[in-house]
Amino acid sequence: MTYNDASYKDKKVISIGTVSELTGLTERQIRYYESRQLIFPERTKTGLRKYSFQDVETLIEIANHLEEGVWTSEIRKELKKREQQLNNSNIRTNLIKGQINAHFKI
Amino acid sequence: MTYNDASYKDKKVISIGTVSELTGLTERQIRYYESRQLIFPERTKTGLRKYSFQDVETLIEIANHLEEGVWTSEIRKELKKREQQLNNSNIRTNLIKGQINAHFKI
DNA sequence: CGTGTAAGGAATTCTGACACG
DNA sequence: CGTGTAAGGAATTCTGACACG
Repeated sequence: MTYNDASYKDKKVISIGTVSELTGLTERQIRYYESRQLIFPERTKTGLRKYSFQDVETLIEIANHLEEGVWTSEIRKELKKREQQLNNSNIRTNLIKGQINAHFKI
Repeated sequence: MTYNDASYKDKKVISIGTVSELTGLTERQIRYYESRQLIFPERTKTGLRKYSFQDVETLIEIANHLEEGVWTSEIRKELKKREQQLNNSNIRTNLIKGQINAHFKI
């Protein structure tokens, strides 16, 4: 195993047209959510935006929240909170993985 | 968990320029290996090629083989063999996963 | 066999703005 | 606030071919 699968999820390689298809959102909407600091695509040297699968999932959640009438400012707060929880959870997950690997050595 | 991570690996969403960066191969080379039946990108309605992370990994292996002087026809045979083995291995892996899940129910 | 390149065209993406509300 | 659109330009990608060997 060269990579762990998580590296695929976070690698920014998808262009906006494909993200639009994957999420059902328009490019206009996707760019707007970036201006509202909800997602953070990378840029190629020439300025083209690149997104990750994680961004795609976040965008789908954003769309769901907006349909419920939640403001982007509120969504931003929740996404930040979630990211914090994720960090904590990963610490524990890695601990568990380490124990499992130590015992099984698959 | 909405998706399992494998779905990211096989989803064809990366355009050829990005694949070129990821692999260090020229677009010419990447298209040529397709003509030799070593990789199978999808196409958008308008004809643009889309690759998966799995394709990227395969391309890197192709490049390594070619450096060793192996012909594309030989590489094709090996890739087919490998795919067959992968199928068998997945059957067993899923069996094991099922057993683990049945006992731990994380 | 595997790869480079110039050629012309088609499809994608970018930004800033006007619009509605 | 969130989204649509027309506008003009820049960057990407495509195919078929000539070239070397």
